[in-house]
Amino acid sequence: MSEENPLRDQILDISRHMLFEDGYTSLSMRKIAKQANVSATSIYLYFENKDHLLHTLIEESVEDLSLFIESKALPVTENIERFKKIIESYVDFGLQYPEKYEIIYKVRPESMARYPKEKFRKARRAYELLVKTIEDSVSAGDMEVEKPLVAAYSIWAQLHGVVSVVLNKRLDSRIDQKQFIEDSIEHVVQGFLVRTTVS
Amino acid sequence: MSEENPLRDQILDISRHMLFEDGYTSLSMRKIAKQANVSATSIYLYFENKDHLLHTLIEESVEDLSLFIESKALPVTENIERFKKIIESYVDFGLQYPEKYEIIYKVRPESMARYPKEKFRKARRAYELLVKTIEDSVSAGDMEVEKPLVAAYSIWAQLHGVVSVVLNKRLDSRIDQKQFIEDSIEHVVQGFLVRTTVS
Amino acid sequence: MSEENPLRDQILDISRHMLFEDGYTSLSMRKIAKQANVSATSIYLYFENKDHLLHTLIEESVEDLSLFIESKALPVTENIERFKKIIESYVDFGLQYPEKYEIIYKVRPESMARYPKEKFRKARRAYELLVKTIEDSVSAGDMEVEKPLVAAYSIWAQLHGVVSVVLNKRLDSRIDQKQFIEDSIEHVVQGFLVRTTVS
Amino acid sequence: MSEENPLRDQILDISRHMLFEDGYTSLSMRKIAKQANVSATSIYLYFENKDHLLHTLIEESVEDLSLFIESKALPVTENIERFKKIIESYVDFGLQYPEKYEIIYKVRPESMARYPKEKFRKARRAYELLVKTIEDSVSAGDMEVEKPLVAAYSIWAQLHGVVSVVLNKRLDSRIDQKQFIEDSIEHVVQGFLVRTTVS
DNA sequence: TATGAATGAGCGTTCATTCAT
DNA sequence: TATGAATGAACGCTCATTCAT
Repeated sequence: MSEENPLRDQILDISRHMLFEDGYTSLSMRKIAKQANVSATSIYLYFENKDHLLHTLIEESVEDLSLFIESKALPVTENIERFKKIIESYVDFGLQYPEKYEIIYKVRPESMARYPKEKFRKARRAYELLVKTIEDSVSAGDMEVEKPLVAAYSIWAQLHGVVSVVLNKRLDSRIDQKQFIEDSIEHVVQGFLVRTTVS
Repeated sequence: MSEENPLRDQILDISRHMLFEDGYTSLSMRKIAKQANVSATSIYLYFENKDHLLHTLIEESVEDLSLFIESKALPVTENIERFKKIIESYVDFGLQYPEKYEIIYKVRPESMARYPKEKFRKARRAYELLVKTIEDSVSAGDMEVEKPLVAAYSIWAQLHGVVSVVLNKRLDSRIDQKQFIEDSIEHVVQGFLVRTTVS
Repeated sequence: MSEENPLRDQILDISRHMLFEDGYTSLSMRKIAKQANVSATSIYLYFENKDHLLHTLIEESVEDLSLFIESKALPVTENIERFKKIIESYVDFGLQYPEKYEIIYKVRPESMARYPKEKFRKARRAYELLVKTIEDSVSAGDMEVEKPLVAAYSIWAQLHGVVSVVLNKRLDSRIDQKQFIEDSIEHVVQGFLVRTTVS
Repeated sequence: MSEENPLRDQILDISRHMLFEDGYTSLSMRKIAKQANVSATSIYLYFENKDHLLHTLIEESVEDLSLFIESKALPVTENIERFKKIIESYVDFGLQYPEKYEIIYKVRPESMARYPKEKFRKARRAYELLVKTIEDSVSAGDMEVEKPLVAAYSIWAQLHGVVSVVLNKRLDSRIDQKQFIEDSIEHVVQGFLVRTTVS
């Protein structure tokens, strides 16, 4: 996967940054090449075409997201704590690596229609971890959730909404960002621990 | 506002659809024209330029979303019920009018920089209703929320995440869409009613 | 020639002004129409097409130039004085009616290739007056010029160069415009009166 | 400056010719490309945009005019002779290289507004030589001119008028071109040598 | 491994003009 | 006398990509 080539990596870095800064529309092979101080042709030595470049970017971001969450959550063995850690680290990743985070969701659908479906499977590693953690919690009697699959996806979606709002700077100017994030996480988590807490 | 011109409306419809299907990047005046079976020049008889066309689309969608939510939620007078209705109708709008819903969020960075700021105010009408409803609920002792502003925004964000996942067809194939939506709404709502329920 | 129609005249005025201010390239039927507060189509009621409009403009300017010079020079009966008057009034016309003056020379060659040759004849009326005046002066022994035709044309050309420099604002900033004009006229005239003066 | 590229040179040649034949308005990147039998895109490999192409053309013409006059006039050391030589070579350049000559004056208002001011300085080299020559002549007592600056500019303007008439083929058909030029030069020169001649 | 030269397709936009009313 | 609707052609320019070296 990592072919250990400096120019290749530089192209990916530049592309990722340009994508984040100026959006998909302004991303062009020429501009990437210019910023990398190489000819546009050179990019084709490492990436078959623009689509492949983008797909590599997505793949890489998805992998990093999974690794990040795993590195934070796997060490935690207690069920509820791991559950919280996954949620927390998902948001953290989005805020710490906005360029990578955005790629996962932003590029669509102009080029994603051509993104090989099987790659999506891999993207689910972190999600599967969340599912498993919920299931474990339920098995251990730490949580009451009827459909872990659905719950996990719902959490995923809600977190994505929260992170997106922040990254897109759509937050109401009267709202403190840090508080918004904390409250939102709290809210998402609370929605699941409720009955447990009550009992 | 509605100048009652069939071609103008057709252009808006086609644009909205193309935007939804292929994304902002592949939206072109020429393609719109071709699909409307008119010359590209004709579009300029109804819209000053591409930006104006897009802004018209956004404005229209934003207005429709507000109207939709208001028409569903305003008739409901009980606080908590109205609160639920707003949430429910927001999601409903997204699912019933996906093309309009997506425009509100999708067009952004490229052309939105030029979208007149004052128009954004109008976009907040539904959001302000949510804030007010939460405040009313708190005043009436129906809900315990410290920061209604933050809460409303957080709900907004989470709902957007949920709707997005569905519209982008990113839902796990093992998950039933209807259930996902119901559970998600339930979850978002529940996160707020918790303490009330408990008491 | 003058069909006495106010809109027709307004179109000519606007065109003349736009031509002068922004050059031929920016002259468009649309813009003329917009400034006249009529539809673009309306222009075609008075002018067959853009070329005809331009040709009308040229014709009119040429006519005005002739009339202007004649009105100034014909009353003067003394040969040399009339000679000077023609020269002087040519320059005066250029400075007083720059918009009309420029049209005569500026529009070329993009649309002039299609300007009917016979119209050029009429343009020569003032020039023919100059030729005749020189010939009269020579006959009367007031001037010594071998080829009045050539002389007249040469004067014409030189004066045009002088007027052009001023109208195009190409004058060296260190040079006073009024002095430049006076000296230039003096110079052109002097070149012909020389031998007379000497004798 | 001369990067020795055949296509680049061909583009310049074609542009220069088209500019001369059809005027600035009808000069288009596409037409140039078509005539050079290359794609329009190719032009952009050698010129950043249309303005740059035009500016290159102007620069080149201005430089050539200066070089031409200098090469003819500098070898001549006697003041009056050099004075005549400058005038003569200016006209000669216009007649020998009409395409280059016209560019200097024709391109103007549309694109010249964006022509870098400092480049104009260089354009004055030949004019400054004329000024200096007049000054030298006056110092040496060979000529009586009160304002060399004004005189030089006036000569410049008159010569331009003469050359323009010829190049624009506006010459009266009854007039022999060669004689027109000779007489005009004679006339311009004579206007200045007058008092000298008389004394 | 890298490039320079070249291209066809497409973009948003403006234009002069036509036609039915 | 006047217009609104419509168009085909053209414009400057950018793009992803190819090919020979």
